[in-house]
Amino acid sequence: MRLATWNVNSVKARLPRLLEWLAEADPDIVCLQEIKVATALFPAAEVEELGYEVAAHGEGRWNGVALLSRAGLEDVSLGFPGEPGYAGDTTEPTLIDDPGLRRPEARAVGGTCGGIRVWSLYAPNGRTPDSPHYAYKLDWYAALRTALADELASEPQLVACGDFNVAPTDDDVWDPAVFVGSTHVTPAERQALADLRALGLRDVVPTPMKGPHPFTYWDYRAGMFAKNNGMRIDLVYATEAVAGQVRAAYVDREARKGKGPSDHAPVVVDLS
DNA sequence: ATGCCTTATTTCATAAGA
Repeated sequence: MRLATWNVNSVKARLPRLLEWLAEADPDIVCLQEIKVATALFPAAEVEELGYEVAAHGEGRWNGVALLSRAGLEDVSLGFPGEPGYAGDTTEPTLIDDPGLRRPEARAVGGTCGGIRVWSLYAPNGRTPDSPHYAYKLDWYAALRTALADELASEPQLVACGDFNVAPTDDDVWDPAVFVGSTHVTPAERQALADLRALGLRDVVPTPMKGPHPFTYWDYRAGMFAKNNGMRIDLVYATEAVAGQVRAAYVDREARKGKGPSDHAPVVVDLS
């Protein structure tokens, strides 16, 4: 069983590379993030042709997640219970007080694939530590923790995959000094990840394939990929029952090369 | 201090990404 997670940065712009990659890597379960299309416009037919069932949860210009499976796809959840929304209006400098009025975003899709509960997640960016978006990010993590805790009570085999938008340790960024005062490395964000792990989830750290750090994201600008100035923010958090079956895990850096790549590379996990 | 590059959109300019 091969499981993968990949922030494709627009499924429309990446479709040729996605289809090529699916055929080559041959994963059974795929979590996609930043599909950047409305649910109805997800290229389901092209993906289904490769043998996958599809659960897409999109909203248009931003965000959006999807779950592809050749191992069954049941009990699909678009979003999770208690998931907070965002004010989303740049003219609104603070979060709208009434959570019921906040705009929901497409950041989570869950499904049961061959007995494994799988989540494809795209955490809010946070922008800057003093931004309302950062508060939203922490709220979203708190709600995710509660929702996963509920599922874990009855789901021993669960894996939460995706773009977590947090580098778990200083080893997960190319130069910690560059990130002082930035999001993705703050103690509160790292604590949010630690709180997820405390539910009984293990960080399945992939093999880098090049260099000592298993980075999964490199900015498009300034030759960051060529310099291997990256971050590890795409994670696979698995229960012991799943993590114990991991035979291999790696970052597919090849998918970050060539013409028209995403700025993220897929993380691939092989389970026995 | 800022852009570097790429995306989609109320597009030839902007917002967002991390």
